[in-house]
Amino acid sequence: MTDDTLATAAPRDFAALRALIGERAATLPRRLTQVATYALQNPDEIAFGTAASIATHAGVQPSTLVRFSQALGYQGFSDLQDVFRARLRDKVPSYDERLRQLRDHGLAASKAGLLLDGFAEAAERSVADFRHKADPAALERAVALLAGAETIYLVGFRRSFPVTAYMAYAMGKLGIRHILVDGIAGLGVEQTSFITARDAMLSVSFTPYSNETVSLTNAAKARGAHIVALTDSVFSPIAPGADVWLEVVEANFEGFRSMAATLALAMTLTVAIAARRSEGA
Amino acid sequence: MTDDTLATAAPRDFAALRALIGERAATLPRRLTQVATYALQNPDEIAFGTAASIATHAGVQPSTLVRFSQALGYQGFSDLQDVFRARLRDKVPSYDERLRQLRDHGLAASKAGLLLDGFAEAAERSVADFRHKADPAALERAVALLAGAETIYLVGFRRSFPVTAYMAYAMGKLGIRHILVDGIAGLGVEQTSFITARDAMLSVSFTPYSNETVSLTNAAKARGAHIVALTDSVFSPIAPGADVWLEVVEANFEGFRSMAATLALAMTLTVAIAARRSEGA
DNA sequence: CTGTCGATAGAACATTTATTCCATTCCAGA
DNA sequence: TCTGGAATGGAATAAATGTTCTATCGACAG
Repeated sequence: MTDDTLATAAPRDFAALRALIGERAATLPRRLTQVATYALQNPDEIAFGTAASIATHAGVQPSTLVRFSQALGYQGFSDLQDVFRARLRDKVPSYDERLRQLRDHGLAASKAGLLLDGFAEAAERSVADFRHKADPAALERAVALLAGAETIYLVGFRRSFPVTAYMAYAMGKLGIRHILVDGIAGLGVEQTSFITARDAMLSVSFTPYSNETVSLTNAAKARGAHIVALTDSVFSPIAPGADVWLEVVEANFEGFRSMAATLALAMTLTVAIAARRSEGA
Repeated sequence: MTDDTLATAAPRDFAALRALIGERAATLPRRLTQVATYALQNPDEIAFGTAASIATHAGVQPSTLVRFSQALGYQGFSDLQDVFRARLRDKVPSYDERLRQLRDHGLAASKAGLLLDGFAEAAERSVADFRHKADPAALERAVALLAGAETIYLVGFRRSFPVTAYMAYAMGKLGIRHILVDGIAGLGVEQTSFITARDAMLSVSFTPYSNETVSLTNAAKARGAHIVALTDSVFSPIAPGADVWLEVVEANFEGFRSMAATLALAMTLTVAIAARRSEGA
């Protein structure tokens, strides 16, 4: 309370830290200014390096880094480093962290608003990440394969069902023949039993992988149908057997994964199939 | 030279490592498979954590991490960790650099890539907009109302069905009593016929508003149930009669509206209801 | 010129770290 | 059921890390 450095809470997010360094840099001692400059110019080095290695590169002593961190209100160098690391993480700050951050800044906000903010951020990150991690070649192959199918079987249960449900709706509007395998009344097997080699199946599955999706996919493959898998890791049981597999990794907030990237991909596939077919015709 | 693990040079880039883990995972011992799965699902943890902390989270011994690394041809855990870190170094969070990387990756080269880019941008815009325009007070009221309900009826057809389907899934996991009105076999009316004044209905509807949603909502209101409407404009026929109504305007691309913001809101509502109920208990 | 106070360097320290090693467990094949 | 070899858990270890402490340096006022 009586100490300036303690009264000013150290920022926990990178943007605020950068602003703080910027405004304090001028008033800091020589060596600390040197550290400040280096930190802003090589944030990755701060995130990954050790105090010793960073000190060497910045031309100062390790102890200077500690003093720099403390001058900004952090407990030590490691504490400051956490902020630089958080910047590179996929992880969306948890509800608790947001709450704490809000208290520090003295902003009053509703609890639901905090949750919304978290989910919104998870969605934005998911989409942004997917945007440049996506493999255009695989996407193109998936579209070609599905566009060539007579009937497209859409399979996805639990968390994945909204995705296939949406595609079924959109395909209906676009005149793409499809069957939404909804497993209603336990009839998943019956719904797919007439699939042929001229058809294709789009299987959507994320951890924990639903057994039913796996078995339906394998059965379809055994009947000669082509398989496009939409999943979240190489370990997905539907990935290895698929003709094409597309990876989507969603960010999560409070343990709930976003669906934004998956749905953007679903829309892309659907519209791309329609576009390709109309070209051919 | 004579040793298999040494003959196979360990990959130095993340993509190759991921592929290697994927193909080797099946033949690896149990604990090593466990590490493999964890590593691919939590790459950030591997990048930043210490052997001890990662081991704890993955449920194995630190030594297992070293063994895992060596099994893949690395010298030790630190060696493997470098690859995970390199992945984050390449990743650029700044928006300008993201934009540049997009061009470099040539995602826009393929047709499907072009579509994906459009849908991704629509999703990002929707979420960002909604984040700023959302009304926390209305959100809070909606949560209070739904949390107080005995059973929550989820109504949404056509484009809105994926939203209610997702909420039904999430509510199931969170132990929130609900009924997903799916209108299957035309039984929408029957599904909602037992709704009482102690229950609430969440109606999701966007232009063009489905008649069925409107009539089900009105019927529920007539029976004394509380209504929360999730819709896209004041002109929505379900908005005026609702106790609370939440507005979500999605951006669209090629005439297809994003669902990212709506889903983020759906997740928020669901989790907020669960949170509020656990507080009360 | 001198005394004072903050800044700095660098050594010393206590942790924490990744790794190694060995005893135990598990499992397949005889 | 027994046996051999791999897989595993967990303690031991040596290296490294971040932090603290103290002597020294440098600037500046008196």
